[in-house]
Amino acid sequence: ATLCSANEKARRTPLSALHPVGLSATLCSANEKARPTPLPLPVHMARDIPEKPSLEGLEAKWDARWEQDGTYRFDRSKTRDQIFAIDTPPPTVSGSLHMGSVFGYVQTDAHARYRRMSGKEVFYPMGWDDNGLPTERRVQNYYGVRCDPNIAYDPDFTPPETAYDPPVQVSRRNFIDLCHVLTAEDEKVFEDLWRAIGLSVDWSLTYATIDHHSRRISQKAFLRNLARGEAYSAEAPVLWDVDFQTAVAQAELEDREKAGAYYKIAFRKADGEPVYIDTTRPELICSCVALVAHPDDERYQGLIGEKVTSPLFGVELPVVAHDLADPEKGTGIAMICTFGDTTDVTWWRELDLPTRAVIQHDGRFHEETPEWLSGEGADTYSELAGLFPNQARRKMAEMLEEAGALDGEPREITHPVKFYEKGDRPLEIVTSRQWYIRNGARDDELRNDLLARGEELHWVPEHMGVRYKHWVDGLNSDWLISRQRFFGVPIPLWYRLDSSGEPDYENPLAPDEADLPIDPSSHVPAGYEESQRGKPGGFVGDPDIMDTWATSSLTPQIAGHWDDDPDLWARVFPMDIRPQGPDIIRTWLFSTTVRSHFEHGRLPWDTATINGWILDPDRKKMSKSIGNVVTPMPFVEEYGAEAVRYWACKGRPGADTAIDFGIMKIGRRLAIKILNAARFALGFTDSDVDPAAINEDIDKSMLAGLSATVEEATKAFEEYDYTRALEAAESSFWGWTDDYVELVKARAYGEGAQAASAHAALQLALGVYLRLFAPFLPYTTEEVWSWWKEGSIHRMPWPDETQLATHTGEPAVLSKTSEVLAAVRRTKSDASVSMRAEVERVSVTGDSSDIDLIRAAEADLKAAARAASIEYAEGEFGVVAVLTAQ
RNA sequence: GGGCGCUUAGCUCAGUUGGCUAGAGCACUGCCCUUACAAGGCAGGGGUCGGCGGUUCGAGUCCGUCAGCGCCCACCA
Repeated sequence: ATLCSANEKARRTPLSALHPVGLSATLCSANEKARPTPLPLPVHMARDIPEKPSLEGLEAKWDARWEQDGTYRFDRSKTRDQIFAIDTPPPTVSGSLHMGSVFGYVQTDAHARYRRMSGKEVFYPMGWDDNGLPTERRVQNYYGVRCDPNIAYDPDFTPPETAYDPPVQVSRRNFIDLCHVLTAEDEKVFEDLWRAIGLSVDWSLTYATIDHHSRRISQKAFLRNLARGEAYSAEAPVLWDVDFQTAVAQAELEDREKAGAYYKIAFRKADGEPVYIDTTRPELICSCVALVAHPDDERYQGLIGEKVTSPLFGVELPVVAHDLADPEKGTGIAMICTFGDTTDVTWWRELDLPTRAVIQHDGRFHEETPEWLSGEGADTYSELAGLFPNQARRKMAEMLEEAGALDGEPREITHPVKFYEKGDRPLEIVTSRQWYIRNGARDDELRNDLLARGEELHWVPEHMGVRYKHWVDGLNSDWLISRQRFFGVPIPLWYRLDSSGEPDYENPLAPDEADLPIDPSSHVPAGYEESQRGKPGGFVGDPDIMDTWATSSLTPQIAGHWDDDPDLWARVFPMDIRPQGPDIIRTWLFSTTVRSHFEHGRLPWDTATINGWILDPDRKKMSKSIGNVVTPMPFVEEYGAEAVRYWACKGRPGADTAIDFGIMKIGRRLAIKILNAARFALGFTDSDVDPAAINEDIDKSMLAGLSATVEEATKAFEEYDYTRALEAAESSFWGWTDDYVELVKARAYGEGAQAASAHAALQLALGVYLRLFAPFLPYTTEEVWSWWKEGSIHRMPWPDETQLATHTGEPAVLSKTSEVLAAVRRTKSDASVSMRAEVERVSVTGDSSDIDLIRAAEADLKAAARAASIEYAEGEFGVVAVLTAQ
């Protein structure tokens, strides 16, 4: 009754308790004591095979050994056609570890291991993405500091032990130092996990997106984009996060459903007649520049071209017509503000309307009264000055109510509001100067070229390509790459200041490529002195940094050393695969395609392998906001790396997969089974047996089946379907242990040519199975290999079914004999007797070909069934076993 | 509003050009300490393939339609 009860409990433990402590209740501890000591094999055990093989400690042992031996070290003497290059996703190191951090990476690793065994030299680097806002935010929270660019550098600064509230203000340079300290720690945590789960990356190739080399490539690529006209700066309305106080790009937006309300507000015609509009943002009436209706809307046709006056502010406004005005929405006529939403931007641009901005970069309403307001309007505005939009909205609603300009009660609604994906408050739209890289949003020819690149790319699974197409089709603005932040790759430009101190943005000063990377805030453009910084007639550095994707879109160039190692670059580019998650097709995959298209005129890789989502055990998507993120290390420690890898590889390409402890347990069981089966197969001789000794029909039959398995697994891997490759090996292997091994066991314990045939067949098959499993279970297979062979299994050739061909025979001998054995087992099971129970007689009826197959394995069958005799008769296939009376 | 994916046993999932009686593992039930493995083995029960309609000699598979779930995109008035 106590069997596995501890295990059962662990399985039912709620997620919230799944911490190292919660899991540490030893699995199956009750069983530990009751287990009898294993009997030693009766034959010579000259090989170093443990009596009780175990998975414990294999990860640490082999990770150290692989590192020492350079097992996965990239051999750059190989040529492009001999190399398989992987554009590994650099994880955001400031992000938390979760099961997704192992899922996709293990799947890619399994494929990498297959390619390495099948003869390719695998270029498999790891990178760390430590740029950008996530790191900044993490540093702020971790150390309790805020960056203030106006503070001087303090060389003796040490971060506070605990985070203070309010935060400590530090200089930009001190802040960046802290970023480096923290990312180094974060990288270590990720590396420990990757090593624990056995990723076969070459750690000597590791890069970080903030390191010297990456900054150099990032700036070089940008300057080349600039020189070719693919990058440009413009003063324009941008989506703006008021907390981070930076512009954000279209790709970083997400909609969130927020509660809001429609306010029905009266504007007045010259004759005093009201014109009602519906708005969710009444606080922006002061920035209204026009009302807009659809040109075909009969209700408002007479109003087009007329003037109306805004309530409380008394501003006279034109009524204009535009197709985007939706007669079905609200009252059918809307106010255009600068800017309440992206439609406003479109109207403003296309209808050439004035700009009346009231929201500042910090999200508050300007303190000063705008120039277009006067008299009562100015008084009204003074009530809003300095407020945040949500505060201003409440104030405005009160004032409208009092003024009788509000028609009825506000109608509460829920509507989608645009947020920066990492932000906490709705985005505002402000006008500012930013850098962009063209992406086809405003250029049909480029858009079509990029769509064609998407068609060219081999997508796994295929339907993921649709997401790329939709994204490119739906682009409505160029790629905004500048960010008003501190930690990242600086935009490598300066601007001349004219005699009045105004920057000349149209003709930026660029550094020489040879001087990269540079920081324009501390380096000086050619022909200038530091003393001229900020002075009229002098220069000023661009204060911004680049978006994290502006650098990570260059991972092939960074990892392949595009700029400083043309020999390596020629060997690895274009790369073979880009493995990544589906959520970053619109960002990482697309931006990498754009950069490669511009710089190299081609795709950066042949194939994109897109993994699925990780769902929690209740099949909900894991996210930090729900609080169901599961960290992987406890699973690795408790179930073992092989178990976690097995689970990850059971998730099919692109398929969403739930965390499933049951599947991890099966993986662990498989690994243990392999150890034990290997112990049996290798236990008969202390030297290899020549495969030429294989002459028994059933041995040859087994090898024929194995050959088919190899073929199937290979085909699956070639189609990037690691799951099918695993399942092929797995189902074949269980059949092998359950039937073939049982059938030949007695013969194997004997002597002479017949025993030698079994020994040779067992060894040959084991060698094949180990290699079929090596991509999935690298530790177990390496362990067994080390009992037996020299060198790492992970550098051994992938099994080739044609090499088995000389030893194969009729596959049906084994399958038919197994059917008979199963029938005998059923008889024993029905009789509730041991499988060792003696059988007086087995009667087999079948057609002559069936009988011939079984006769070919009769001796093994009799031994395995413990049958005294086997009789045959012609007829429909059937088996009757008569148990010996006790 | 548009798009993509999913729906097969209690659970997690296979089922590749339509073809014998729909499979696996887990879970469940029974039996078995068997000289690789009791952290194991052997055997068994369990499904009208989300609903409806159509094509076909034949549909889990193809077509249409509806429903539910998940994800992505969309101009927030």
